[in-house]
Amino acid sequence: MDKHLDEIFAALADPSRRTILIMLLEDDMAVTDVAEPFEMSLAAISKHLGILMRAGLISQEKRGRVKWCKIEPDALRDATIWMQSFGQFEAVNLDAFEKFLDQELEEDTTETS
Amino acid sequence: MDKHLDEIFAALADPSRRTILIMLLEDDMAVTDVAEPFEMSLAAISKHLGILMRAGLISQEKRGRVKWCKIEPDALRDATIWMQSFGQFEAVNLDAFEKFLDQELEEDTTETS
DNA sequence: CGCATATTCAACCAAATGGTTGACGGTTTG
DNA sequence: CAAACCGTCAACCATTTGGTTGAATATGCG
Repeated sequence: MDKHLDEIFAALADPSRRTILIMLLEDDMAVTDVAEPFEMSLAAISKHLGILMRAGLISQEKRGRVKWCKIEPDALRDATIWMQSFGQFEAVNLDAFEKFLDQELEEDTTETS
Repeated sequence: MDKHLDEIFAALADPSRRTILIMLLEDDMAVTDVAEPFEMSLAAISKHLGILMRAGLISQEKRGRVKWCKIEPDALRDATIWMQSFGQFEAVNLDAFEKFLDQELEEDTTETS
């Protein structure tokens, strides 16, 4: 569950991948069309899409010889919640966040990344 | 401004660093104390703190021989906004987001990471 | 002053990342 | 069938990342 956060944040850390997500917000796209505006090889884009896939940020469906890429906005929920918690902590939402916090600390402090 | 997002998301992609942020939510801490629960060298933690610093997620202030680490929750705002935009897009908030979107596309598509 | 404490620096290492190219396997079309 | 197209795979490469250790630099304390 936290491995998942690793993958999501890592996926978002690359500007090309964020751009791809923004492009996909407008409409589903084929891999080749995603690659078109970028100055990099199709294979590179294919890799980026794989990373976005594994992070759950997009899904891919092959129809004929074309593979369609579709954004999965729900995948951002975990990460958004994690991040918002910081802002909310300064406000009032302590109770729910305390639980979240304890749980996180328990899970993570022992992992050495 | 988008380089900044790179750094923030990259900083958040490491579980040790997320744990450090969570720890700092409770209180400001000295570097040594941050390092204590982790099974890794002080130098490693020092590096992690440097990364969190450069991402703007924490600040550090040296008092005496102790360097105090303080969380900077505001730094998450940009990233939170970026992420929330995806969720909100599915809802109604199109107008403001369209602008954000166009601007992002213009800036990013030409950068090759 | 001399020693302990707090933190960083430098050099090093293994593994991961982001890119390339060329070959390959499906699918569609002429 | 053959040619073109879509996308991935494999091998390779340079750079970055996350860690180590040992020395160096402040600072505080008896």
